[in-house]
Amino acid sequence: MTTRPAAGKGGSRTDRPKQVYEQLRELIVTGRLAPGSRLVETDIATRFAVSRTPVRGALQRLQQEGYIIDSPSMRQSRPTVAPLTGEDARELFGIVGQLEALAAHNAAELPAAKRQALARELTQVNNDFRKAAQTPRPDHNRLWDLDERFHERCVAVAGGPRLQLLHGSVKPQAERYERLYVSYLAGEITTSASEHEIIIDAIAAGDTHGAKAAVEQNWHNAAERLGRVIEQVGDRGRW
Amino acid sequence: MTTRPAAGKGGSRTDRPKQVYEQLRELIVTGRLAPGSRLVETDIATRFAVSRTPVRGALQRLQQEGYIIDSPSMRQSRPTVAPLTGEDARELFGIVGQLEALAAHNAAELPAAKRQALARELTQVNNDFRKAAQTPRPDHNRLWDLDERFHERCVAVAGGPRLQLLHGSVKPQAERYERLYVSYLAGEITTSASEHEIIIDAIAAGDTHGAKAAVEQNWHNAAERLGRVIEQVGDRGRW
DNA sequence: CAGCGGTAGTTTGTATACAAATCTGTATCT
DNA sequence: AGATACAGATTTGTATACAAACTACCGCTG
Repeated sequence: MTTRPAAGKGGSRTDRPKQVYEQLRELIVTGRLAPGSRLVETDIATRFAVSRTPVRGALQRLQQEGYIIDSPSMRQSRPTVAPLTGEDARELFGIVGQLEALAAHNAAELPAAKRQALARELTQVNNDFRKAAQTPRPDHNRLWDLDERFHERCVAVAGGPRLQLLHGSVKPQAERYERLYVSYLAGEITTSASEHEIIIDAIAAGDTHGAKAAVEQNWHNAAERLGRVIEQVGDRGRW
Repeated sequence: MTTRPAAGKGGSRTDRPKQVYEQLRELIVTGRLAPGSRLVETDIATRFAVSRTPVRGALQRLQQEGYIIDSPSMRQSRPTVAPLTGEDARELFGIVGQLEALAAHNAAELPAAKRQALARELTQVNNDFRKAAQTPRPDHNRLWDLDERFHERCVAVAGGPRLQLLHGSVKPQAERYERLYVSYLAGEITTSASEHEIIIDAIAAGDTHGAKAAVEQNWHNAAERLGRVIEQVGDRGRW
């Protein structure tokens, strides 16, 4: 059969590789596809009711973005879900920090009107963030979502096409670790919120170097806190 | 025919997508595939004597890395070679600068013995660089190669797997612009060499912040110089 | 019982056939 | 003459068939 198998609902007919990619990424990020798992093209193709061709595209993208790695085999690639380690977390957070620091730098260079608008927007998100953290039993998904939005706004407003593309590729990988972060470090969320305020002030004041440094510091601190937790809990998928 | 068409020489049988990728990238970087050109899967497949399958993999990678972009069409992707613009150059150099700055920061954190070894290595490369620049008619390829090696060493020594992967993806794109740089700005090469020395000294001294700042400055200056040249010469592939 | 070779099964790599979508050029109608 | 609709050609998206390579298991031999 060469007809479209997954044409059940409306939007299904376009960008099937993208859909497969997004669903697989979701499975990996949420941990339902455990670190170390093998990914077999035919299995995935069957599971999503498509052929191997779009699956191959999705896997290639996931691999290039670092979600899956090649298990050591002679020539053929044997893709497996990448492990979670403290060291990797520190490195990844450092990279994301550098990229977002560049965005913050640019944000502080914007004309004053736009800067102020961005600052107001960020303040509101951050206030919600702080409030959500102080409720008795915080909703982890909501916390993650608010933190995500805070960081994403700077890049969206002040980043060029390349920075947005790259950030869009790298940042989601941090989500695997950030989910641990909000779970185990709920108590330190208010620290993050305070660091965010420093960033906002620097952007509002047009202090490019201050904004850049504050973002770097924010990610550096997060990496340290998270690295310690992961090494306590033990790496996942490392054997 | 389902036999291997390109099995002429020894290493040809593995990683055909990689070979196609590398050859196409070479064509783009050297400008023999002009910005704005359309890339047609079947043409490329014929030209390299492979089927569309490995070609598709290569194109997907090139697209994700930013060498080719989708021309605005409704659903189907119409890949074209990405244009060269001054704005893009500035953004790209800023990103590469951030990544290499992170590597330099880490390099300055290394144990003293390794730091010194790296510094010595860099000094030698940089001296060759300076010397090559001062000859009456400098060899552009050699200049580019030496500059490349200087920057690459830091990342190789002090970067983790992720940073190396990302740098390996992003850096080669700058080559399209760097080739313009050494062509039009041969006179300012000695400035670059001096900036390199500042970086080396900071790494040797273990000055993490100094090393980071020096690398950022080096790329920022290069971006400015190059941006001006490109805007003089005119963007390529923008219409 | 340990080591070794071979064979069957699994999985990826490649090629190709077919379908859907877009683009181009022409002919016709107003 | 200009605009539009239709037909053919191009080109990408998808599915599938086949071949090579790696894995694992089993029986054999020393």
